[in-house]
This record gives sequence, C-alpha cells and structure tokens, in this order.
Amino acid sequence: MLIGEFKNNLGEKNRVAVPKKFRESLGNKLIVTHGYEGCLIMVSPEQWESLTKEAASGPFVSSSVRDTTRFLLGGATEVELDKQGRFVMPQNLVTYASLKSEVIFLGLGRWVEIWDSSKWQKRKEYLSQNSSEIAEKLASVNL
Amino acid sequence: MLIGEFKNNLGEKNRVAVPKKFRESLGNKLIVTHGYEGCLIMVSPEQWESLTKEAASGPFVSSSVRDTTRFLLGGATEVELDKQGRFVMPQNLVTYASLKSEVIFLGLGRWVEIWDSSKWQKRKEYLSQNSSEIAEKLASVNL
DNA sequence: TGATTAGTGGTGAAAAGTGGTGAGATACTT
DNA sequence: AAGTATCTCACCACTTTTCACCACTAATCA
Repeated sequence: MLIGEFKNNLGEKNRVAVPKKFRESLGNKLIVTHGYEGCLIMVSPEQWESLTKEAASGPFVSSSVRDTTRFLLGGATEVELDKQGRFVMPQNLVTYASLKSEVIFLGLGRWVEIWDSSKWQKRKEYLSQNSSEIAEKLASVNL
Repeated sequence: MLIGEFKNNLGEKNRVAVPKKFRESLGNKLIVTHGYEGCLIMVSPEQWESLTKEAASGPFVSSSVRDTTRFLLGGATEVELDKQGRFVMPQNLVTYASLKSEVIFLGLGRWVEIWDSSKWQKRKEYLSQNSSEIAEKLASVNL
C-alpha cells in the first residue's frame, strides 16, 4: 500500500528519485501524467490500464472525449527507473506542475501524487483548516 | 500504446521526424490527414481502417457523414519514413494546420495528433483551466 | 560511531534528430 | 525526341540530447 509523504530533489537534468518505499509497489516501469489541482499522478502499468480503458475508448468524433484524451494520454509518459531508482521528468510535466527543485511524493493507496513542494504546503494548510467541512461534503457524496 | 508529448522541427523542405517512441507502434508506412481543432492526425494503416469506419458510422444525418468522410479522406496522404524516421509533410496539410518550424506530436492511444507548437500551447492552457470537468469524468473511473 | 542504505552529481557512450548532397525521376522546352 | 532544368528522395555525416553507469554524500539505524 502506497502511503506517506516524501521529499526528493529534482536535479538540473529534471531527474528525480522515486522514494524507496514506493518502488516495490510501483515496479520498475511506471506511468506519470497530469493530475488534479496542478499535481501529477504516478501509477503502475496495471493501474494505468484500468484508468485509460474507459477514458480513452470513447467515440472519436466527440470533442470532449478528444480533450479528455489529450489531457490524460497526451500528458502521459512511461518512464523506467535507473539503477538508483530515478527517472527523467519530461519538460511538459515539469511545466504543468510548476516543479522547482523540491518535489513531494504523496502515497495515496493505489497511486502516488507528485507535487511542487510550496504548492503542496499551501494545499496542506487549506486541508487542515477545512478538513471538517471537506469531510461533510464527502459524507454527502454517494460512494 | 501511443502516449506522450514530443516536439520536433519541420525543416525547410517540410521534412519532419516522427518521435522514436511512436515509430514501432505506427510502423514505417502511415497516414496523415486533417484533424479537428486545427490539428493533424497520424495513424497506422490498420487504425486508419477502423478510424474511417467509426467516423462514418456515427449518429449523424447522412450529409454530415459525407462531409466527415470528405474531411478525413480528402486530406489524407500515405507517407513513408526514411532511414532517419522522417517524412515530407504535404503542403496542403502544412497550410491547414498552420505548421511553423516547431511541431508537436501528441500520442493519444490509438492515434497521434500533430500540432503547431503555439496552437497546442493555447489549447493546453484551455485544457488545464477546464481540467475540473475532465476530473469529473476521471472521477467515475475506478482506480 | 561505524556500517548500511537512500539519494545526488557527474560523465562518457550511444542514440535520436537535423542539415546537406548527389543520383534518379519528372517535367519542361525547343 | 533529346537535351536541359527542376524536383524528389534516399542516404551520409554531423550535432545534440539522452541514458546507463560510476562514484560520492547524506541520512538512518543499531
């Protein structure tokens, strides 16, 4: 199970190490793509499979399907870790998530989110201040 | 599976290289034609088959089907890659997509879109700003 | 505090991308 | 129809980028 918060550095060559704790669950090959609220998502190939099965199989002629596909698949990259457990973050994803040198890896059960450190800091404040209201909202959602 | 965003250059002779990652999936001969939102589409001959079938069988009145067919088939060219993985982009497609020197290749699962760099930049902004709607769609997917 | 492991920086070989050129094909002119 | 000019394309050579590995530093734990 992927849990915990880890901070690693993005080198000048956009290289970053996946936290050791995540490596065995995620495997050596994994997929990174756009996430919500300006973060990135990192999943194993199996998870990726189920994620794209529905999203990418819509009718070609629908414009919303096209845009969803562009966002999800166009922003994705399959990366392979080197011996040190690192990979090169593609420039378009660095830009999208406005990654600086400090990068946060967030284990969320079955997937991992990647945040720019300062962005995550703000989000975390927001979360701790509004957690009860967020919980209320969640309670009203049909799961 | 065709995923990711790549940037290559269109030389003075309208020559452009297909990103290496796409070449094995697409093969050596492939088809380029008009796409929606001012981009181009690139597919393997097999995918071309199913793509045209799909577009022509949509829930449309017959004149739309005809026009869609004209749109897709009328602009289509079969191109072959040279040893360096490049091909010559026909002038009519360069004009249609207003391609300058910087060209974006976007992997979208079963096909590839080709964009003029600045055009894609704008589209991407739009997509990022409307990603909440996209997120809604993703939320329905079981991770 | 010393051993072990995770994370970071650097570098050289290999590969991907780009520019150029000459042979062959096509078209054009006389 | 022959010669000439133009265009196209396939290959060669160069440049730039990428990646896999080595070595080092920082952090962790007993």
